[in-house]
Amino acid sequence: MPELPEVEVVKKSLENKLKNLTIKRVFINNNKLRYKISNRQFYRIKGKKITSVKRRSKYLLINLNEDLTILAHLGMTGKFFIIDKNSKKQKTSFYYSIKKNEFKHDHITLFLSKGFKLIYNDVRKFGFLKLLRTKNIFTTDHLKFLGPEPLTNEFNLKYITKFIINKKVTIKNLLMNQKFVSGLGNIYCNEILFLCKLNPLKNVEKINKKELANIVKFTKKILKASIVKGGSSIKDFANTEGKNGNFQQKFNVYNREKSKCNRKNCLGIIRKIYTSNRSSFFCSRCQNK
DNA sequence: TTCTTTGTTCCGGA
DNA sequence: GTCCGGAACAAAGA
Repeated sequence: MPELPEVEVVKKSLENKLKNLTIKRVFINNNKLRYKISNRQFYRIKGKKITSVKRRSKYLLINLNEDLTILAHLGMTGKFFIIDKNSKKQKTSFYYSIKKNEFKHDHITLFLSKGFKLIYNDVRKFGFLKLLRTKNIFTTDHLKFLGPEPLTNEFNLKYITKFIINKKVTIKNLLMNQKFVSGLGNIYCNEILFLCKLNPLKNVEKINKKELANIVKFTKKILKASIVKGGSSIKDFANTEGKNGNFQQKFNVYNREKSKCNRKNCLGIIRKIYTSNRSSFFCSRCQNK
C-alpha cells in the first residue's frame, strides 16, 4: 500500500537507474489496469529516452523526450522492478507466461538500453500507467486538484488554519483529503494521529492551535523518517529491487488492534473502528476525545 | 462463498 | 449550491 514515502523511494530508484536510458521495445502483457492502456498509443514510446523521474503526491512522472510523460500510480499493489543482465528474474526465464506465477502480474515490460528492463507488476490492478504530454501534465484531472506536498513549506500552520475555516470534517478525513494535503494514505494518517494524541473522529473545529502545529510537525517527521528507512511495507510495498521497506516494525497503531499502546506509561489498548469505509486504529486511552 | 484491502467517484441528506 | 459521509467499484487471494 504505497503512500508518499514509498513512492518517493521508488522515484529515487527509478531516477538513479533509468535516467538517460532509451526504450528499445515495449511489451504489453495485459492492458487492463485501472484504465485500459491503448496498446497503439503506448508503442509510441519506443525509441524515446527517459530524461527524468519526478513525484507528485503518490504519482510517478516518468519523463521522456519529445514532450511525453508516463504518469503512473501504484494503486494498492503496483510495483516497478528494474532488471539488469545480472538479475535473477531474467536468468529464470526470458519469456513471459501467464502460466508461470512469477510473471503472472507483470503487465508491462519496457526493454531499455544497456540490457535493462523495467517491469510494471500489479496483483490487484488498481494502479495505472498513462501516456500524456509533458507540457499538460500538471493540468490533468489526476494532478490539478492536489493540495500541497506535506514536506514543503507550503504545508504549515497558517495553511491548515485557513483551510479548515467553516469545515466540519473529522481530523482523520481531513488528513485523508488529497485536496488538503497530498500523498497521505490510511496508514500514515493513523500514525500521525497517534503521535498527535488525537482521536480520528475529533472534529477539526475542536482542535486547538498547538495541536494543529503538532500535525504539521509530526506529519513531516514521520514521512521523512520513513523515506530515510526505505519506505514502509505492510506486505505489498517493495522497492524496485523487490526488497520490502523496513519501516513496518515501527507502526504504533496500524494493524495493532487489541495490542497494548506503545506510549510510555499509557497502558491503553489499540482499537479499530471504521470511518468512511476505512479502518482507523487508535489508542482508546491516550487518543481519547 | 465471503471477506478484505485503498483511492476515487458517485449519490443522497443536511 | 455546497459540504460531508457512506456506499460502490476495481481484482484477486485467503
